[in-house]
Amino acid sequence: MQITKHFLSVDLVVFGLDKQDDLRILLVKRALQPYKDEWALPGGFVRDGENLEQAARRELMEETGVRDLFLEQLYTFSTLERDPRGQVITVAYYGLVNLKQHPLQAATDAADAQWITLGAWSQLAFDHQKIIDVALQRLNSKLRYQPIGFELLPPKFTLTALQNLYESILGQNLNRRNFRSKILKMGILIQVERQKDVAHRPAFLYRFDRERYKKLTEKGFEFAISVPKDKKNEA
Amino acid sequence: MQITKHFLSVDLVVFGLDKQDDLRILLVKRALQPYKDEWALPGGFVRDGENLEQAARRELMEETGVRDLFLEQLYTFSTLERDPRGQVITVAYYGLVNLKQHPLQAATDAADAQWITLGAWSQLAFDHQKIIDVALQRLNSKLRYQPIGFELLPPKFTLTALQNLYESILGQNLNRRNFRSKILKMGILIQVERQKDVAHRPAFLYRFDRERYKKLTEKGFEFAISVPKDKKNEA
DNA sequence: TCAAAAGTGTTTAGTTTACACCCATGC
DNA sequence: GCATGGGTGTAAACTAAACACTTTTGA
Repeated sequence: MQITKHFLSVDLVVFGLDKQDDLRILLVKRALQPYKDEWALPGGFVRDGENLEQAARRELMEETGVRDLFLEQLYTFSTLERDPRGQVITVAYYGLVNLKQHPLQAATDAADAQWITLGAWSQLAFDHQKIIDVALQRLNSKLRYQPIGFELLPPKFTLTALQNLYESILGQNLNRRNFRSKILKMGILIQVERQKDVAHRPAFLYRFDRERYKKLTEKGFEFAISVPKDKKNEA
Repeated sequence: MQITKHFLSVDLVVFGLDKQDDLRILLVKRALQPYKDEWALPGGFVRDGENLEQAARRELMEETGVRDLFLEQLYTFSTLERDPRGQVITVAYYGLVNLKQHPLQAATDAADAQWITLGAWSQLAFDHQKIIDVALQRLNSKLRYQPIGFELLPPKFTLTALQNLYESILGQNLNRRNFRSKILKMGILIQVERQKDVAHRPAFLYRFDRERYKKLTEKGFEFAISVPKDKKNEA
């Protein structure tokens, strides 16, 4: 039997939070056919001699300038018709960055790279909308059971910023006092200093204590943010 | 730039429970080089014109005779050295079956297919041990948050069988009364009839009510089996 | 009548939820 | 002094955990 080879690409769904704590996704405008001039996820073909994660990081760097970020494999999409050029199997990754600390610089491959607010696009190339849907679902459920939200924040952050992040992504309001006491009781945050120059009582800044978290998980600790059951449809 | 194509395979980690409620994995003895005569996961190269899940089901059928099973994508492995023949990227799937209802019939590709108890092998071909490790982790966490355990049982089962399954896979004993009341309170099991011809008080048989579960999840219900925190190391 | 597994109720501890007021700062 | 967001305690409701004895059947 003849063993056939396949076109293999990677695509990246990179999330960031803007100043209004709205979720944005890093998109690029395609410079080439097919789907020329349409918005698409950063990504491209896997080269010989690199593994998938290397390919993903390389493509992201080339097309947007974003590097050194939290990145995890999402899912591998193989629908036959997903690319008009023929069967292209794509391994999707999702990434999380602190938007301010990852400046964009669109390069050769893509004409333009931008952080675009969720839903603020009309149509995307290929099946990229589908990929984003899967990534959003994954982000949603991961956020509740693993401390990955911190990846979207600067190293030092206020509890309010953290709560806003959760509310924005989970799509529902959380009670302030409950959220604060729950997350503080976990013992994975370190209070570092106070805010300065804000026109209200300055908040404490915290940083996520990765080491402590690792130790706690070894002892059976499980990170979890519970969301009230009834109000799944609130803002 | 030259776009290169890649070798793409699928591999399957199919779980079943034996009569002692021990977890087994479906392995095949390789008929061809490399790793000839060693145990390996069922799997093989993806063909033109089929998607990944089709390839997975086809290979499983060809090599073991097992078909019509619960199957989900696990992870895509791309380590450069994972195949001595050169870079082969493999998309792993994991499956769950009721062992008795899925008879084996090894065919052309694999010399032999067998259900082998966890850890009862010494060495596996390629990086298949690694793939199994990832599948086990996934099974563990999925079992707690999604009602996939039923896939390992016959359509009608006793609560004790269900509990044994959980204890076996989670690696820890659960309190019988708490387990029963919790799972019954969910309202996703239908009592159907009683056991017969057993040398003890006959138990009720139940079946999993998929429709009801679907409806409940739409209303915000979340399946969860909690495990006592302290005793993570019990049998 | 014995062995073997099925079945069941209640109390306690812990967690989650809901709720309202005062505090510190810049302008 | 006012607007803005920061910070806190407690009671009620719910859920999880721990626990031992009786029932039903076949052999």
